[in-house]
Amino acid sequence: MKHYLIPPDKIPRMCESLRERGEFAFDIETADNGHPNGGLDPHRGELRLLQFAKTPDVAYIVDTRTLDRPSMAHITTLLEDPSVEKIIHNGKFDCKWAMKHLGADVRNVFDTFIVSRLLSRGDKTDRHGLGYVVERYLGRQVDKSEQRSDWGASELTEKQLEYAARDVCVLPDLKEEMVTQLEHHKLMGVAKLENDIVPAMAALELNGFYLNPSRWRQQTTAAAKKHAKLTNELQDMFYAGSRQTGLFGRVEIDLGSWQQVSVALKSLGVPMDGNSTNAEALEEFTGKFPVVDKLFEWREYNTQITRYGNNVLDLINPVTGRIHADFMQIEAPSGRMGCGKPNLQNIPSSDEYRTCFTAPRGKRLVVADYSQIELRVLAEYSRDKAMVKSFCSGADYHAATAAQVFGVEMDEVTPDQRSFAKRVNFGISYGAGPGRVAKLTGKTIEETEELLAMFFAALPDMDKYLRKAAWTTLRSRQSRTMSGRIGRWAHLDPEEHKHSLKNLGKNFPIQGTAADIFKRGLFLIHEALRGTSAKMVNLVHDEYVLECDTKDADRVAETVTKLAVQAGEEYIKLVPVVVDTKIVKEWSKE
DNA sequence: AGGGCGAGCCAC
DNA sequence: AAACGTGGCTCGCCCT
Repeated sequence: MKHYLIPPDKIPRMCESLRERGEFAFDIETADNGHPNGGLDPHRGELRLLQFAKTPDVAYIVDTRTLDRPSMAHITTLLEDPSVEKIIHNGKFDCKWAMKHLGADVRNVFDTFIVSRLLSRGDKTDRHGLGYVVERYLGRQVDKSEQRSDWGASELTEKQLEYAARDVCVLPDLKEEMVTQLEHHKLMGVAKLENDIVPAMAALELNGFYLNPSRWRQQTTAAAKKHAKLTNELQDMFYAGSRQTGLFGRVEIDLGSWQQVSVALKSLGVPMDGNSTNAEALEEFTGKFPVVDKLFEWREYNTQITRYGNNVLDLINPVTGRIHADFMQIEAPSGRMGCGKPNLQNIPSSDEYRTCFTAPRGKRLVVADYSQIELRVLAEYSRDKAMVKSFCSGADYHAATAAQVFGVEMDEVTPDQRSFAKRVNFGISYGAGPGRVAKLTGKTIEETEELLAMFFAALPDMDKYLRKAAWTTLRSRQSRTMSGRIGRWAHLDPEEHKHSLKNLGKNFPIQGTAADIFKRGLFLIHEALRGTSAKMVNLVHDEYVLECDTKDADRVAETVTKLAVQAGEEYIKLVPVVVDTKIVKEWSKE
């Protein structure tokens, strides 16, 4: 394998050559620029090397320190050219740096990291680092020892250049083998869906979400005060109730320890079944035992300060002043995304927290979310006439369902009937049974069984579809979404895990197809808004959050709504796809 | 000391 | 007998 360091005057020729086969492999090396972990943060680190490979035997290497403006523009144009495919391993990383340091919003990516996750079809034991993937698909070993070497050195060593070349040269072969396997498993369609959004995921992370730190701090301080007061009061209650007076004065229990809390509650006479102290187990004692009410209150504030306190503030990037969370494009086997550091997908929905995330001065947030997307997917799969009718009527779906179930007119539906329908509608695609629904609705099991029978009788095709989905998955231990994404549970014994498999069979296609739609929408939106003031700043399963100049907000909202609906309509034909969009200064639920 | 695990709880 | 799907984070507890 040869490698050439390309000087600026040879870059046009290099770019020309890289276009010849319609695809090339791309990789980068970064330096920390004197910041701890700066080599992972495009806002602080230095983009040092660009590596290109058209074939497995030759790598072109560009040292960005030698780049001038015209040669950089050549590379940017090439990276943005949709007619040339870039094979990258974990393209989210490279695209972020290309965007920040070269101004390139990369197009047409084949991401061997993402494709590896797809080919694993939900097997969480598979690892997807380049070394593992090359070993798994090509049976070759890769030496990663230079990965953490000093890429900020003024003179890079021959060893470093060789490493950089090897990393990029393995990718064309890897892609070829992966395409064979994608075709074999009929995963080419979903591979395109996923590869398309890699640059959008990069942009999302690079942009970050603005969090108002003083407002957040204020919120945390208020919670800490209440927490301290409640801690005292709770300790008093537990102490007063304990028979042991204690030779050494008051013995405090650790309120965060469920074992200790369990013992303490029992000593106060709370007739608990087992040792569980979770909300569900203690719910029946609220209003009867003041200590239980107090405990719930304490936990609320405890969660607020431990989970959402300073930990989130510590994650504000010192350069941008924003939160650049870590989004994982394929985290759940269903295709749903994951997010961490911090998890922007489970910020409490109450206004106290959400409204701390704001649009900076002169900007607005455009928040668009799919309405009832999973139920619409279920309607599409099942072709259930009653479901389709309810959705097509455009009326309140839960009320419309209740009307069908209870055989009354829409305006005769009681709040109780609507509430029951709503609970069942939410639980249905998860496979919730009578026991769970009874708990949710506060009715008896017998009553719930009767109502559920009415529910399924009113929606017979939905019932039929869910049963079929459950049984086929139990038999095959595999399921697909509409895009063709595969989930498989070969490790689950069908006898032992019968119930889980059946519920997975019901839920996987629904949750997964909703994720397919969401990802397709993300791609369309990213493409349509490239070069505008609009930037994606958060994604929460069925909600897009964008930030844009105030003057552009109306147009951005219109575009996002149109394209999100369009994405939904590529999959859902029988019922309308509805996206609710609002323009706000602060993030909020309503 | 640090890893693994489960409880508990936040989101959709 | 009953059985609610997908995640992440922080804590206490238990182990090595």
